[in-house]
Amino acid sequence: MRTEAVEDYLKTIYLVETERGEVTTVELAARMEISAPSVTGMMKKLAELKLVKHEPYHGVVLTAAGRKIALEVIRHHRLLELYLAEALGYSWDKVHAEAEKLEHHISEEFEDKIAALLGNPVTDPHGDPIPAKDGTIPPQNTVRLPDAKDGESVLVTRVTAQNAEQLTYLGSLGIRPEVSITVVNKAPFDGPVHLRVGTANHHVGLNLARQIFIRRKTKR
Amino acid sequence: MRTEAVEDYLKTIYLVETERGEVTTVELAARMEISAPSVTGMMKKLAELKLVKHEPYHGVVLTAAGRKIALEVIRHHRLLELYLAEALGYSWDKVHAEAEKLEHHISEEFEDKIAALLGNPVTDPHGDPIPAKDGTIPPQNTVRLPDAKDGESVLVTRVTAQNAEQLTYLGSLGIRPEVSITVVNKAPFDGPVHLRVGTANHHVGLNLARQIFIRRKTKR
DNA sequence: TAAATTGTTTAGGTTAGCCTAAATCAAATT
DNA sequence: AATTTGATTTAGGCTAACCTAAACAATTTA
Repeated sequence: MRTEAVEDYLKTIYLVETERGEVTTVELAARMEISAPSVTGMMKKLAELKLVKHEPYHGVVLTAAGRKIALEVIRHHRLLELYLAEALGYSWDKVHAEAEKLEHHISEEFEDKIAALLGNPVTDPHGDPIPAKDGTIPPQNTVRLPDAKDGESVLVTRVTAQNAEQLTYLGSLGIRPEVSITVVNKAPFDGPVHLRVGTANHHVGLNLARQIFIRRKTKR
Repeated sequence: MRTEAVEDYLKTIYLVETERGEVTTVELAARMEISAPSVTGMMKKLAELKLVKHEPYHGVVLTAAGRKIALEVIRHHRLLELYLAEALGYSWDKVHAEAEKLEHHISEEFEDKIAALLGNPVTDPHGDPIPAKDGTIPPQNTVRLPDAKDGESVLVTRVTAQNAEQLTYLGSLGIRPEVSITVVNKAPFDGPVHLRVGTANHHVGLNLARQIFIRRKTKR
């Protein structure tokens, strides 16, 4: 049965799989704020439904069927985020929470209509890629801000900060996808990144800076 | 706890209360497609939550708290119906099903944003009144089509047909709120109503005609 | 390599919301 | 007034999704 809980598990498994490579019980439990035994229980259920392969004590892997559902849910989520921002004027720190609830309840017609209205977009307000209906995913940009060279001028492409407070903060600094910034330098010993946004100077801690993805400017 | 089931029961109780005056177990069971014993069980729960008064064997009545929740859900539902029609181009026979799912999951911010975008509307695509945030309801129009005089020209204000097929049919005849029609005559012995929409003539069965509400044209 | 630590699963329990079958109540009929 | 009928409730059960406490497995540390 494709319940809301099942969809949430599959979505999270997919995200952990692509971020971390392997999906453990505790990692799922931590992200979903559910006890580890509950996760084990659901893993058995998902395995019975042939949505994951579960090797007891050695994590879990999505099947093709499981990945398909995960991508559908993520597509819903990210389309909704963009729609809320574009059509209803939501700020980017509020779209996640609202999309999180709605993603399980919109019909395919709703999905298609907002996708068309948005011009079949490929990224959401955070720069996260929106899976296409056929399950393909737009090519990703994988350079993190701390990997830029000192003095380099770059384009922000994606901000993977999860919670609203971090997003509010970065937004207040003017840091969001499509914005140009200059990396002045990186302080040693895992120190903060000094960067310039327009004429303003900011010093961003390494943990936060790692969640900012950038593209090197093409020479002209 | 304000669960989805609780919201659905309160909404239905409110609708039955205003339509029928009294709310019985079987009526709720029939409308919600749930067994009568399940309804009894939920009535006890709602009574404990002080959302209804339950007189065993003699039906149920909403408390002020219960009515408040019911009106909030109905406001969500009808705002969503109008939003889907206006902003996303849904046809009026499809808005109900989609709104039925979403009504439980939108935030107050979402509600306020679509209400503002629609200009704080007072009726949905079927002409059903949208409760205001303070729980007040726009004045209702209570003249049913079969109550019009032969030869009278009237304005359709509301269509309370429930299912998509009936709405599709009426839509295909051009009968929907804001449309002018002329009642040619009513066949005797509970016969159909003969009416004219533009230049077209249609004969609508009494049951369906009773679900069409009209306003007499103001003289000029 | 034994012990300790960490991760995972098993065992047993709870709540919400549904079900069917059986019992009971209230109203209508004879 | 007794009986029948229909509405309602009680009794007992089920599933999904969670929980805590305890047992067990795997990995790390001494």
